[in-house]
Amino acid sequence: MRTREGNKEEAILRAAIEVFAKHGYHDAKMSEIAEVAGIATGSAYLYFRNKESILHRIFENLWGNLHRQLADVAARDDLDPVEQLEAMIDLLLDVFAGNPQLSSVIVNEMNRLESSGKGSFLPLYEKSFDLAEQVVKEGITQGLFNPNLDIKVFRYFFLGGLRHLVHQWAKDSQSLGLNQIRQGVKSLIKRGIIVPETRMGLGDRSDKK
Amino acid sequence: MRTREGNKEEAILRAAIEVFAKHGYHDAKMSEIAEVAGIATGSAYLYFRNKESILHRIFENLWGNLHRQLADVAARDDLDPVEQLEAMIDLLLDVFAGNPQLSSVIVNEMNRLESSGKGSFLPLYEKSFDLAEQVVKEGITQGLFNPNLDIKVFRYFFLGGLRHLVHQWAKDSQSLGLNQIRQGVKSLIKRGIIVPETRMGLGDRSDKK
Amino acid sequence: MRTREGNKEEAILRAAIEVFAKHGYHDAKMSEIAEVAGIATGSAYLYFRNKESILHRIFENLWGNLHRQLADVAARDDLDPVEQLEAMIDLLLDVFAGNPQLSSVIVNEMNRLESSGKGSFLPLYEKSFDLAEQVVKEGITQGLFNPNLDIKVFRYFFLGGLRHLVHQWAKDSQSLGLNQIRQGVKSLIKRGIIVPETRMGLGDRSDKK
Amino acid sequence: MRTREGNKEEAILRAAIEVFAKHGYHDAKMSEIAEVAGIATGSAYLYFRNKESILHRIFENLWGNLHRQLADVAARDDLDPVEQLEAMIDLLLDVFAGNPQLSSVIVNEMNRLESSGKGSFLPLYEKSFDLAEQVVKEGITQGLFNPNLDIKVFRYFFLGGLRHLVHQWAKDSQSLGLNQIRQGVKSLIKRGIIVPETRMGLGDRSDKK
DNA sequence: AATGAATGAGACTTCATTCAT
DNA sequence: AATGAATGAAGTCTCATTCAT
Repeated sequence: MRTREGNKEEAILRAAIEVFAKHGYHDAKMSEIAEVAGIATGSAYLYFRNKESILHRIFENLWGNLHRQLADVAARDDLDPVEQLEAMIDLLLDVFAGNPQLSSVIVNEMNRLESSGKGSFLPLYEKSFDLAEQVVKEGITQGLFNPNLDIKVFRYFFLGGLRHLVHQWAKDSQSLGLNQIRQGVKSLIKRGIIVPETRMGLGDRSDKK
Repeated sequence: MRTREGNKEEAILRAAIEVFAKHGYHDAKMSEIAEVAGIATGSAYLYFRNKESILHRIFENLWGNLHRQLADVAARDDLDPVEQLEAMIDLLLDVFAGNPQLSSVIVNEMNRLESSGKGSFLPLYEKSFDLAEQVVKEGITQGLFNPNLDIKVFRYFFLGGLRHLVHQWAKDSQSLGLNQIRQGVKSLIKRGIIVPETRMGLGDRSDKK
Repeated sequence: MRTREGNKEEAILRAAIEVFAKHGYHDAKMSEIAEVAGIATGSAYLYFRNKESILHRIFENLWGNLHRQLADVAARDDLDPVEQLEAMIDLLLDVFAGNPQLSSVIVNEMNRLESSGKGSFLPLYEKSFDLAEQVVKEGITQGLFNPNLDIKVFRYFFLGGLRHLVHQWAKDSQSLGLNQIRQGVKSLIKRGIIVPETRMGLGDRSDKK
Repeated sequence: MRTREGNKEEAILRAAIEVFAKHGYHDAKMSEIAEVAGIATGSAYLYFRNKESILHRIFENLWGNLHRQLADVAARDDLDPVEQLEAMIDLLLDVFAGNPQLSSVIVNEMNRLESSGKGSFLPLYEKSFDLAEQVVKEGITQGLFNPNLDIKVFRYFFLGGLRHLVHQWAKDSQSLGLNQIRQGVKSLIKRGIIVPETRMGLGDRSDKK
């Protein structure tokens, strides 16, 4: 028999990420994915039921890893909530840092997959952000985070902001570096953008509106 | 006044927003758009060159309006940068508030269009955020905003965060209200999430990294 | 608009019968059916959901007609059961006589459709033969038909026999004429094949087995 | 003795009959046949040139056996034509009785194979029915069978009728027993369905038409 | 001989766009 | 301008057959 030389499944996933990133999921052709993977078109179907399941697998792999690592961070006793949140930011950025094309695919197709409700990765995705939410809640309890923080708004704002930054970086990693993002985001989250002296007053005014 | 034609074009755009929001651009059928618009399939092509140009027109209309209004805010002498930024946030949220389906379309298709580089609205889009950037820069100059702020990171983080919040709101406006978003975002931007007392120390530590 | 010139649906059905007869349902290509019908391949799908539904429509049309006519015969008071049965045989043969290709399709695909259980024509098909069964039963009651007749066996034997004859005729109408079939079947049904004098004895012997 | 090879070939044929019966020839997959046969997909091609040749072999085996046995019956001096015909009917039914799935395959695919003209079994198939025809002719000569019998019509009617009965039995052997078929067919052939007293008159009338 | 992964031709079907009326 | 039937290009997926091991 012809044995599997190399890991075809892995090769298909790599190729799919490349092609999805280049054309977007809908305009990506199975024949091109197969070509990039170095196999015949039909062979892709030995490893994946159909085109959609390739996309799903990409997300499953990503969120499977990410959730595991985020859970590790959330479980660490040696870090306070602030440090845990920073570690989570680093984690997310590190994952994307290694693969700009993957970042593009994730960012571009996430919304549609989320809305479709399909994809076995969705529970892990939700749980990942639940973990972050827990950290924030714990931070509030410990008096480290702003007690008036709207956790829901923060969650979505934070996720969307990070995602868009990664997207920009994936498009042009020259003009926007990952470490720049890393520092900037941490600073934004912690301080906001207003200088300390001014902030209290402004905050009050804003709250009164 | 070309009332009839104007109305049809408007009807097609409205219908397209509805159908794009429901199925996504790729899975939206011209025949369904025409049906919703109350015209024959072929008639849509009297008003738009093709399917893609309908999408482009939607974006052009949105960013045309938005840019004009943002420019107005940027031009106001009676507001300081902090107030201008708040006004811009309100503006963005107000636009989306009136049309959740439009919000869905914008959020879901923006990335792809941006990456494709096509679309005459892109310059307006860029300029819109340049305006916001100017306000922030001015705020820094006036000593109102954090001088260490990474404007680029802030720009993308802020846009992405807002977008994702709107997206969530468009999906389920019950569990996440627009005013909640409005307050939450302003608070986040201004304060970050760390309580004042704690922040300085943490901020220092973080900055030293 | 481009109006329907001629009856495209009818043309497709005619073409499908021709192509199904030539290659069999499975090896018939939609592109060839469309070509024979004088339309573009995609146009066939304006009239039929898919390939299978074309086949179903052919059967529906046939059995719809046939059932209606058989019901008319069954309702006639001026004919005794023997004459009704003969009229039914004539009916079946007349339908096929006009269209050998239709006969081929019916004969070749009937079994598979029947087994699949799909096809809205199946109830009519069953009812058609119920009608014939009623005639036979009435014949027995009136003492015209052999009271020992196994109606179920007769029903399937008769149908299968007629079908196969039609099939042979469809393949080669030269060497086996429809009128020949007509007479032969009627004679077979009425007399069997054994000469009268001999029959009683043989029949007895057979019955005793 | 090539036991291993012989067994595999046999296993493939058995498996093919099972799978052909379940899905029909066209929808039967070589991989499923191989799986049922307990071999690898590719191994099937060591024993059969392709899928079609498996079907052909099934028919060759059947008609080879059948023809040999029918020839034996035809050669028996101790039976008169009536008895020979009955024996032939028993023979056909006995073959099918042992294997409903084989019956299904034969009944469903026979027409197509016959029409295609391919298959080395076709001569044997023809000869088998020539044998039956000879018996009938001999019966006529001896004055046992109806001299006006249209042999050709009888041949196809008889074959088709028997085939359809077997098909029904293969689908549902509960509601239609083989012995019921056996008796019913013999009775039909010999007597027809009209009662003796009535028949002469009706027959005359019919013949005059 | 046996394997079963790999191949790739080919068909169905969809739908943006065209065009005769 | 309006229609909507007609077009036909193109992509996904299947599966009989091959072939390297």
